[in-house]
Amino acid sequence: MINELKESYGHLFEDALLNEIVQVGTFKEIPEGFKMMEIGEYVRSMPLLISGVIKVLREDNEGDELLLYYLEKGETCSMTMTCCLGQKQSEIRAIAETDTKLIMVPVAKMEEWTAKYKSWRNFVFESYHNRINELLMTLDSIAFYQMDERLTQYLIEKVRVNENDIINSTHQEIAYDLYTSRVVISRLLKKMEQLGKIELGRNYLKIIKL
Amino acid sequence: MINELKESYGHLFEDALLNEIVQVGTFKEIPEGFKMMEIGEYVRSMPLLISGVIKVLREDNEGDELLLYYLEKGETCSMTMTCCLGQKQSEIRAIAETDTKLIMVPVAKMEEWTAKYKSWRNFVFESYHNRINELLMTLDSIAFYQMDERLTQYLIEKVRVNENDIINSTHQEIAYDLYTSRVVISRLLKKMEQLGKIELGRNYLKIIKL
DNA sequence: AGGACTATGTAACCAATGTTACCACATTTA
DNA sequence: TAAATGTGGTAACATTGGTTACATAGTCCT
Repeated sequence: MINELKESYGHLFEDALLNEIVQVGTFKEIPEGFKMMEIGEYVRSMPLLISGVIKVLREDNEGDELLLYYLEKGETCSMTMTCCLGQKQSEIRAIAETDTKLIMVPVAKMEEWTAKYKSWRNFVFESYHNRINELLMTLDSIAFYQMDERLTQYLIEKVRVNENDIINSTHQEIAYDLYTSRVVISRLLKKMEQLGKIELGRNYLKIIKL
Repeated sequence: MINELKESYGHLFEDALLNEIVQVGTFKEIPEGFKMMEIGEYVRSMPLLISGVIKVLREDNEGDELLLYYLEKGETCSMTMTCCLGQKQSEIRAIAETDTKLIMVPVAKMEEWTAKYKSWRNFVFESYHNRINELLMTLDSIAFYQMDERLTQYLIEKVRVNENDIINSTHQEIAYDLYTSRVVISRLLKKMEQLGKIELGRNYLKIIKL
């Protein structure tokens, strides 16, 4: 665990903090598709991502979802932090997008480290900043862009986080993430295929040039 | 200044911190409509709101705006915090919705207080939590609701922060905040008037029952 | 009063996208 | 193998909301 921790967080945290994390943290491996947090749940520990990608979703009244952003290596769930400290319920759902390795740190330590380690404070503030910026970008894309551009942005981001030009999703799954219907996505994807931007197949699509 | 500070923050901060704030902070009064922060600017101090309301806006590529949320008494701009600490540019615009009183605190102190005062840490985390939740609610309303519901929510919120059932805005101004056109707003307001929910006049509208 | 400007009302039209329906084909299951 | 299920293609249609255009009326200025 110590090696994996150092690889992802060694440049962020001083040795004393790294050691504390190793002592109190729990290493976990999470399979793709595993639901790591549910809306309304209380959370008692905070994840530090070592590898893999977690997708964070928001839900409407009918239970339909909207993708907010992805969490990656070296990041943490800012929402968790305040949920833990303030004893509040989660506002979002988190699902492992890929197989994921992470270290769970008990809440109690967070408050202590914030007082004790400058590097931890920087990490926490940086996390909040990044998360807020991701939320703003998601908001931009919904408020300011039309579905074709949102879809393109989505595909680019998906390729980036999965490090793979082939996306193994059905049109229905993409539609869920973008909070629209399968028919709309099929329509737009077909248009993109005709423009030579992607290649379509059953249960996959390949990015050619976006 | 000490009295006004205590009234808004006395229940949040211990006396030692309140005294420090008085020593290093600058009291400011801002008139309605004053632009307090612009996108792309760097910020060197952080506002603690004593009274009044600040509206926070996001902008698209063409310069059109979208209202994100209002900041009120006892709150602060979370974005400012990380912008200050990380030397980053502002992602948002902030404009005084009403006449506003606030205390500006130099950046350097923030880092110090985060280590030193538990109440300051709580305040900072609480602020982030609130701001993220406001962003999520804004995102919900754009992603999940249609314009008529967004307008109703907007009017309710506007009445709440201004503590006044009469809203002195033109249809055009409302349209800007909701990132739509004047015609659309006029159309919807007229419908609401016909349903007896509001009363319309030139440069104002009165909420009857939403 | 007359003219300029601003705010609002409204119709007609258009574009984006959501909805419904149905078909073809692939995959899985009985 | 037959049936059921999952996936994608496509047409037709409905709805929301954005756009253009123009009329009416209040306000301000001279």
